[in-house]
Amino acid sequence: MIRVLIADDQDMVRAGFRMILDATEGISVVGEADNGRDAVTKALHLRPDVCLFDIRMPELDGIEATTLIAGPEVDAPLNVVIITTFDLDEYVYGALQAGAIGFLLKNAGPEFLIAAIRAASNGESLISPEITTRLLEHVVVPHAPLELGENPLTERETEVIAAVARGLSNAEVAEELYVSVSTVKAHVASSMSKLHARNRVELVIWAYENQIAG
Amino acid sequence: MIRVLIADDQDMVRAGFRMILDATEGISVVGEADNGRDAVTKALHLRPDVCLFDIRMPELDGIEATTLIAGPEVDAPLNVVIITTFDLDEYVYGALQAGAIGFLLKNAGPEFLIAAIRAASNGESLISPEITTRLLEHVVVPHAPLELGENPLTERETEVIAAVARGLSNAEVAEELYVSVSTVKAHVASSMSKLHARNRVELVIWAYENQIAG
DNA sequence: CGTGGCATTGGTCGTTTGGACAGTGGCGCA
DNA sequence: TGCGCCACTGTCCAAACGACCAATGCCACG
Repeated sequence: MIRVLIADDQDMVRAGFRMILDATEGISVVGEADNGRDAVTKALHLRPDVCLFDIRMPELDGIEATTLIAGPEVDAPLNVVIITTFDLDEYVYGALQAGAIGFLLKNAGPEFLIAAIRAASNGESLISPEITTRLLEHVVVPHAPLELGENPLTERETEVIAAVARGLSNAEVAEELYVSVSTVKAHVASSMSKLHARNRVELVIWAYENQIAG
Repeated sequence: MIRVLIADDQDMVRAGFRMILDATEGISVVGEADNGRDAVTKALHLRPDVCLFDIRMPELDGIEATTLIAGPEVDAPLNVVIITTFDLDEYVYGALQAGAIGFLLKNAGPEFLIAAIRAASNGESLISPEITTRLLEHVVVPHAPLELGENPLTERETEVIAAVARGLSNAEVAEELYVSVSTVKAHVASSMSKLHARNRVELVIWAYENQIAG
């Protein structure tokens, strides 16, 4: 049985969610909150399998509340699904950075709500398709970069340097691009040579000043 | 009515998908292919609203086929949903780069299949939760922990980080500020701790984004 | 006067980096 | 067909980095 905590400042909305979830096999609502502070308190006390938080709430908004119970500083993070009416990029990015595992728009049907909660209880992420589309644009490598002041690097080198400029270690870059650490080192070394950079920080500076990063 | 093309080298699997989809209101299967080359031909000819491709296929695999009808070079890309048994990172990343809009594992229930096809027909992305979780780690984690705004560093630390952000090594910073290398390392370490930076590159990023450098 | 924050210095130790060299395979171009 | 560029992989090794621990002196604040 998946135990869910609902937090939303509107009584009707909470009632609707509870209705849907309690009617679903394998899911039960174990608590409700109508503001962020109460949501955090109840979450820490009840330790539900999944927290369903609205973004717009008094006291603390859903994202701040999420940070407190699922953020990077937290020891035993809870699974939080954020649900909101508004499809704003800041919300999405903020929620994910705060540690949310799911992100739903309220206009997604109840099947999505249920699927997202089931996924979240397994530590998996279901995100509304409208939003996923935009997120993917950030994932997939932006090809055809801009040529300000002529970029002497090859396409692959540019990709590697962009990753380096995000603060990743060689090992992390290797993992992200599915190549060996040796390859990453080769690209980094070749880039340093071409750009007359003495260390990776100078590469990052170059990346920032040539819009590869920043 | 959403028109779907199915491509999978196993007859039974194709039949199963057709069964599910044809039984669904608003969706009809307009074609089938049992290899990648045929899939591409039929896709270009039929121009379905959504293409449902397996990855493992003879002639051309699903990812190569996707590149040909939805890749970055293509004029009027089609919506492709990739479906596979194997949850491999290379597949996911490759498929998305190839231009796929959705990515499903075959063990996701039929509701997911239908939802993914509906989403794809609107140009939106539904991705299996197992996969989304890992994708998010690649996308969102990077500079989540960096504290933005308000400079929590002491005056001296700020000086050191500014020098670091100019590409100087610890030894060079030490020379420039007339202190020992140990001191520089101490300041750097303390700054990293305060800003939750994992290495000096993340310090440089922070410096750039907070006008200490740039 | 004690406490705490800051700047400074020292050393050890394991990890990461960067340099040098060597080799594979693919692709385009002469 | 051969040459060169690119992507990729590897090894060896030295230098740099970053974590951890320990210590001193200064100064402000209660």
